[in-house]
Amino acid sequence: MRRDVFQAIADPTRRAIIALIALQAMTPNALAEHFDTTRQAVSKHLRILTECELIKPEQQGREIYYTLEIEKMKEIDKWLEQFRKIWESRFNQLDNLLSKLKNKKS
Amino acid sequence: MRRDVFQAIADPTRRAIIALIALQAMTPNALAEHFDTTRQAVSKHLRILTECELIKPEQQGREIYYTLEIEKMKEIDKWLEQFRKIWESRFNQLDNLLSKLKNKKS
DNA sequence: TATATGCGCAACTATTTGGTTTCTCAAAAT
DNA sequence: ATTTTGAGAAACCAAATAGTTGCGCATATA
Repeated sequence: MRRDVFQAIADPTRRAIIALIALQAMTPNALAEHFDTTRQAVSKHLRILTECELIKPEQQGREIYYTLEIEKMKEIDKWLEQFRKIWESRFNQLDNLLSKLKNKKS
Repeated sequence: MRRDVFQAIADPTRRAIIALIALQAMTPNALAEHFDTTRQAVSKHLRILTECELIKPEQQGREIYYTLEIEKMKEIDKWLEQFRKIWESRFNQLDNLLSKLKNKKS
């Protein structure tokens, strides 16, 4: 069973869960209220997110609060790095072009 | 059929294809040589990537060169933005803490 | 003109996925 | 002590996915 960050964020519900938990730790029931599904479905998503260590369960009495492991999110950022280099260099090229046009005019 | 950028990058082969194409436009056959699958399998991935507009086909005789639509990659970056804010603020908190410790010493 | 090549498309298969329902267990509330 | 509540686990199902093989259609090459 593949289980990595990219696979985890592929599902829109899971992305929404991550966004909610980023603001504050939440229980499965509290999360489920935000979606049009059952708690069990949310629970399954939480299991997947936990397995790839994007979130962490914290037992508190009979409730379980899930918190975001923000460090793990950086893995996505790290992968994007190689492309960021490209779009930044393209921006610079455009920038250079604009300067040249400007110089021509003046 | 769900078809968005996040779903597209969920597959490791597709991520590899994107990385290869980012360096230079490539044909399906050229790409397939890099993987342990058939051209048809790669072709299917290319279709998915094309559908969500991450890549663009450019016919050249009987060959089709696929180029990366780098702009689309920014969508992922945009989504990460909300979390970047969080990890940057946490970094600042750590930064502040370190300054305080430093001040205490001196 | 005949053949080879590059490629997308369709049909089929096995596996994975997202969801549901049902069950059990432990912690709170009555 | 009994009932309610929060939550994970298991069994099941429909849909989606990743891959395969076989096909047809162009564009090159002989």
